[in-house]
Amino acid sequence: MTKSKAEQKHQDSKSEPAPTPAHETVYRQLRDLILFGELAPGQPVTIQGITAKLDAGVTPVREAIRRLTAEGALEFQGNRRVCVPQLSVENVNELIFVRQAIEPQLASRAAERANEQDVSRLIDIDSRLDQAIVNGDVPAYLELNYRFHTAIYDLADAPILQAIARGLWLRFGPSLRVVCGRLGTQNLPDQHKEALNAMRVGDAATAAKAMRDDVIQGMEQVRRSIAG
Amino acid sequence: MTKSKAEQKHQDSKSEPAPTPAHETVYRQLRDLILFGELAPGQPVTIQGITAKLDAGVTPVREAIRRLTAEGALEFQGNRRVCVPQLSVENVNELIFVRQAIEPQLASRAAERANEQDVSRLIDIDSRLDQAIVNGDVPAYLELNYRFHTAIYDLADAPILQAIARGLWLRFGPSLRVVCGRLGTQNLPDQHKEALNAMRVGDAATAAKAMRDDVIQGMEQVRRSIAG
DNA sequence: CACTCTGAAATTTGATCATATTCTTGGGTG
DNA sequence: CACCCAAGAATATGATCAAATTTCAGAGTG
Repeated sequence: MTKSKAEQKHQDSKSEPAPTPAHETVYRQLRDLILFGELAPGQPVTIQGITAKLDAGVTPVREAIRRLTAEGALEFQGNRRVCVPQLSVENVNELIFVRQAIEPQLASRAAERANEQDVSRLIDIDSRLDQAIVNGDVPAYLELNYRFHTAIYDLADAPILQAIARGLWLRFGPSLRVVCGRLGTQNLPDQHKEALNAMRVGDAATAAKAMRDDVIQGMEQVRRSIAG
Repeated sequence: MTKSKAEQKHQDSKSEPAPTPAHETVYRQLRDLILFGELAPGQPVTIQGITAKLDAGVTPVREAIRRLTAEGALEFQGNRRVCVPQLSVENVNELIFVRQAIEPQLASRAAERANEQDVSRLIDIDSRLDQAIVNGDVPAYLELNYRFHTAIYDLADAPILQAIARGLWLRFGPSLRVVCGRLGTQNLPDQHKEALNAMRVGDAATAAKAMRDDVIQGMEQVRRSIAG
């Protein structure tokens, strides 16, 4: 309590409520652009293009691109250019393997730790997700599906597993968007209800199985789309 | 063939054969410092300290630190400082879970793809590894063990699995070094021989099992060291 | 005469550095 | 003990240099 004096003084004298560094905000904006935005697989990403689009300096953009490249969301295009990666069928198989290994574990741990309020929040996200499917609102579907899964990661209390799972999402996010853009939100079944029921009663094994089915179901959609 | 005239002229006039960017070399040096060098868990990493140690500019160092932070090799220490993470027992349990899920798969794929020459190279690394153990040469052991595993990753032809496995190594590398620095190279059994025999005959399942045992054995060492 | 292919200038983009600004921290003072 | 101030460290900007792609003109060919 007492150590916040300095902050308060600064905020009083300068009224700056923005302690978040520029490279962090640029990173989030660029990440969301990759996950939900207009950056499609194969599309080149230039520093100057991003500085213009996000109205940011060169350095923060460079650092955000480095970070996303390290996470697999972008890839080096041979000679110092970067672009959004295009997944091969083999890549999708790898992603399926890792996701079905990791996400059930995250769901299991989340089921053991979630209280009623946590589950209510998940149900709220899921109901809005269903609404987006009914409305055919692809962008809302993509974001809410992402938020549903990452909310479970948050509950699992497993920072390393969470970091890996979020990294995977950055890899298949653009392709998932392409799939939904092509097929719409129809034929997008999920196992969210089963997972939520299991989590409400703390049934970790069933939650894990539901998550596994959900992951495989969703990734199969991506694989089919890429295969032809 | 003909379009390389411009390159040739440039190389003639300036004779610069260094196409590797500075941030890339700094990244590798800093990564090796984390994996094999003097950067221990909990140790703070400052930009200016690295620029002085590696005789590099500020910008390349910044980018290397960003990249390593994204990979989990470094972590933000609250207010814009970074340090080498200190693993908790829970962290180690997560690492064990992911490694035992992923590395057997990499070994299995490597066993299916490796030819005689590939296996010879692995045997060469492993024999030098044994030599380092006999000699009690901890730095050589650490580097050769790393090279043994990453050489298998290379053979697996699975870029995403490989990226994740290498990222995990960056997380437990410093702690592994602490363990070996405390216990020496005695009592460091591994399953490398079993894995190599299986790979020579293309027995993917046995290679996977050997790798799984090897990973669990090594990580248990780390867990015990941290727990007590 | 149209077409293509070559080769080099021009533009675009990335990499690096020097510098200014802002923030954190540790020590000194009322 | 609280407050303030100075030193040090990180962030961010803009300029400068290097590299690569693109464009375009002209010669050679069918």
